[in-house]
Amino acid sequence: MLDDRKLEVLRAIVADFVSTNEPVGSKALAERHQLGVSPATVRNDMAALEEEGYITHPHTSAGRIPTDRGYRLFVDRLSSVKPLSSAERRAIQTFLEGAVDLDDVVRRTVKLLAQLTRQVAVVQYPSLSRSSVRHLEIVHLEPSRLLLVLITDTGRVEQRVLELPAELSGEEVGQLRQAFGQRLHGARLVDAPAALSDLPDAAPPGLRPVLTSVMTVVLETLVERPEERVAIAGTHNLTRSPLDFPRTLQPVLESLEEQVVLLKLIGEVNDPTMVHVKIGEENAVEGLRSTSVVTVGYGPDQGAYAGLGVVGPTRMDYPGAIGQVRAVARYVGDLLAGP
Amino acid sequence: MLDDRKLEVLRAIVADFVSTNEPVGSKALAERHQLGVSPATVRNDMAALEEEGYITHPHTSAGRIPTDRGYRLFVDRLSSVKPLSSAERRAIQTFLEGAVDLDDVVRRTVKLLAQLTRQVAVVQYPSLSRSSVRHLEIVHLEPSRLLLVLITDTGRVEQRVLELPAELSGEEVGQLRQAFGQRLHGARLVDAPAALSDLPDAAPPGLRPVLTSVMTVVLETLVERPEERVAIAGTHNLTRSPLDFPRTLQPVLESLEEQVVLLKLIGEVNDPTMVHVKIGEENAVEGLRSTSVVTVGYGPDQGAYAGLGVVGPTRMDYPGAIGQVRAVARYVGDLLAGP
DNA sequence: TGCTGGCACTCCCGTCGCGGGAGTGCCAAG
DNA sequence: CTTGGCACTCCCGCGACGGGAGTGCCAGCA
Repeated sequence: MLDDRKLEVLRAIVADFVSTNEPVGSKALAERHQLGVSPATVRNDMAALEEEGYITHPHTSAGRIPTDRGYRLFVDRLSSVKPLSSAERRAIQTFLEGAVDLDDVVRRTVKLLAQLTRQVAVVQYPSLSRSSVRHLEIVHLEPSRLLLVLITDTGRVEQRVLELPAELSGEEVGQLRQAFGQRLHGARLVDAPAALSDLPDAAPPGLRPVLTSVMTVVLETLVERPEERVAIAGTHNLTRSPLDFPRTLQPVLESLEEQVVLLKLIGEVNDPTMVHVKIGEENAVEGLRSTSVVTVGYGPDQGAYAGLGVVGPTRMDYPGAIGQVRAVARYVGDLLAGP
Repeated sequence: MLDDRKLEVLRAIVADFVSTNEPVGSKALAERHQLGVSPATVRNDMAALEEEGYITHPHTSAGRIPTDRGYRLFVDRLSSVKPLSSAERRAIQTFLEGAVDLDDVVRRTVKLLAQLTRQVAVVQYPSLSRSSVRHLEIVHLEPSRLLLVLITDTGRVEQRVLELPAELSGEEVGQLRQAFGQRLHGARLVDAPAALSDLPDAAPPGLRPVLTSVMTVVLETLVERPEERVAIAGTHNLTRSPLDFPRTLQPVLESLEEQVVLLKLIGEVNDPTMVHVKIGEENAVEGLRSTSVVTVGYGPDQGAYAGLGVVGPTRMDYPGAIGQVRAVARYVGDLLAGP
C-alpha cells in the first residue's frame, strides 16, 4: 500500500513540519527535498497517506500536518536515533561532574535534560525497592523511641521515627542493630523480607516482641512505602511556541504537577533499557493527550533504578530527543553505579 | 491632594478591575458602587488619581486600570485583611492533618496554599540555620568513613558522608559521638560554632587531629551549607486568565524554576512575622516584574523557620491572599512547633 | 469652590467585503 | 504511473465602516 516514496514523503512532511510548525504543501516539499518527482505526484502520495490516516490538513486548501499515527510510523520505521553532537556530550559531562550527593545529581540531571532537549524534563529519584542496602542505622533517641536511617547504594537516605511499646536498654538496641545489620547489609530491598524471615526465631526470647514490632516498621519503611519522588524542570519550554498548545496549556501544567501522574508516566515501561515514546492520544493521562512523552529507565546495566524522560508537543524532534534522553540516562546510570 | 472620596474611587477601581479584568469606566463605577456622585465627578477624581500615578488607561477612550503604585496604596491604606471563611478554615485543617513527616507537611502545605489562593504557591523548607538540633548521630560506616546524620526540631534530616584521614576504632567514634552530642543537643544551629569552640581543648590529645577535621565537616554541614529547598505548586493558575500574562508567561515560569530566585523572593523579609507584599516593578527579580508576591515567615512564635507565599498577577485579590497566606503560615508554624 | 449635565471627540472592536495566494483535487495526455 | 494544467476552495491580511464605551472640557448651578 505504501511504497518507499510515500514513506519518504511522510518523512519529509514530519521533518518540515517539526522545523517550521506550518502545514507543508506539495510544491514546497518537492522543491526542498530531492524527491525526483513533481508536486502533482507528491499530491497523489499525500492523498494516499491521508487515506491511511498518517497525515491530515486543517482545512481544504492548506498543507498537510502529521497525525499521531503519522508520528508513530515515523518514529518506528522512518527515523534513526540522532547521535549527539560533541558539544552535547561535553555539556553532559561538565553539567554532571561535581555533583555532591544524590539530590544534587537528580537536580542537575533534570536541568541538563531540559536544556538539552528544550522540553520539559522529568527525572525519577532512584527507586527504593530496586536499590540495595548500604547501611541501616538504628539510633536510640529516647528510651522508647528509635530512629531508623536507611542508606541505599544509590545514595538515597530514608529515615523514620519509631515509637516503641516498651523501653529498651542501650544494650538491647545494640543487639537489634547487629541483628538487622548482619542480615540486611548489601541485600536488595526487595529481598529484605526474605532476609529477615528467620529473625524472630534466632533472637533471644525476651527481645522477641519488640523485635517483631521493629521488624514490621523496618519492612514498611524499606519496601511497602511507595515513596517515590520526581524532579521536574523546563516547564517554560511549553510556552516556546504558543501555537503548540493553543488553549491546552492549563491541563498540561496541572498534570505535570501531579506526582502520581508523573510516576505513572515514567514507570509504565516494559523494558527499562529501551527508550519508549508515547505520542499524543496514546498517552493514558488525560491532560497529556496533546503531548508526546519520551522515557527510558536508567541504572546499572540491567536493572533499572528508575525512569527519566521528557514531555513536549507531539511536534517534537523525536530522533534528537530519543538520543539525548538515552545518553543522559546512560551517563547518570554510570555515575550512580560508580561510587 | 487626595480626599476620602478619591481614595474610595481608587478602591472601587481596584475592586472592579480585580474581579472583571476589564478597564473600568466612570459610569459603571458610579452605578455599581454607591459613591453618591455623578459619573462626571468620578471622572474628575479619576483624572486626579491618574495625575498622581495611581491609575492609567490603555488608550484614550478606555476605562482605567490601577498602576503598581495604585495597588500599593490600596494594599497599604485602603484594604483590610479578609477573614477566612469557615470553609477555608476547615480546608486548612483537613488538608494538613495526617501529615506523616516533614516532606509531607511541606508538600501538603504548598498544595493547599495553591488551591486556597488559586495562585502559584511557594513554601520554603524549614531553614537549617534557624532550627535547633534534636539529634546528631555519628555512624561508623567503615574504619575511615563516618556518616553524620542530623535531625532538627522541625523534623528535617540532613546527612553527609565523611572520609577520614586516618582509621578510627569503635571506641574513638564513641568518644566523638559523646563529645558532639553533649555540646550540640538542643542547641540552635547558629549557636553551633560557639558550642563547639572548647572542643579541641577538652579532648584527649591523641584524638585532636581527627576531631578538628570532623568538627569542620560538622560545622560545614550544620551551618555553612546553604542547602535550602523550596516546594512549588499551582503553576497552572498562571494560565487561568490568559490576558494577565500576554506574552510574559515564559520569563515567569523560568524565574519560578530557579531555586535561588525563589529563596531570594521568600527570604528577603525584614520582619518575618509580618505579611509582605511586593507589587509588579517592586520585585527585584527581573522575570517577575509582571507579578505580585505575597510572603510571610512561619515558625514558632517569634523566630521564623522559613518563608512561604504566593505569586500571581498584580491584578490579585490582595486582602484575600494576605489572609490566606497568614493563616496557612500560622497553622503550619504551630504544626511544626507542636511535636 | 466643587458638583453636575451636556456634548464633541477619540479610539477600540467586531463585521464585512475584497483580492491575493497557497494549496488541493481532478483530469486527460504522455 | 507520472505529469502539467486548471478550476476551485479557503485562509489571511487589509481597509472601510459603524456602534459603543469612555473621556475631556465647559458652562451652569449650589
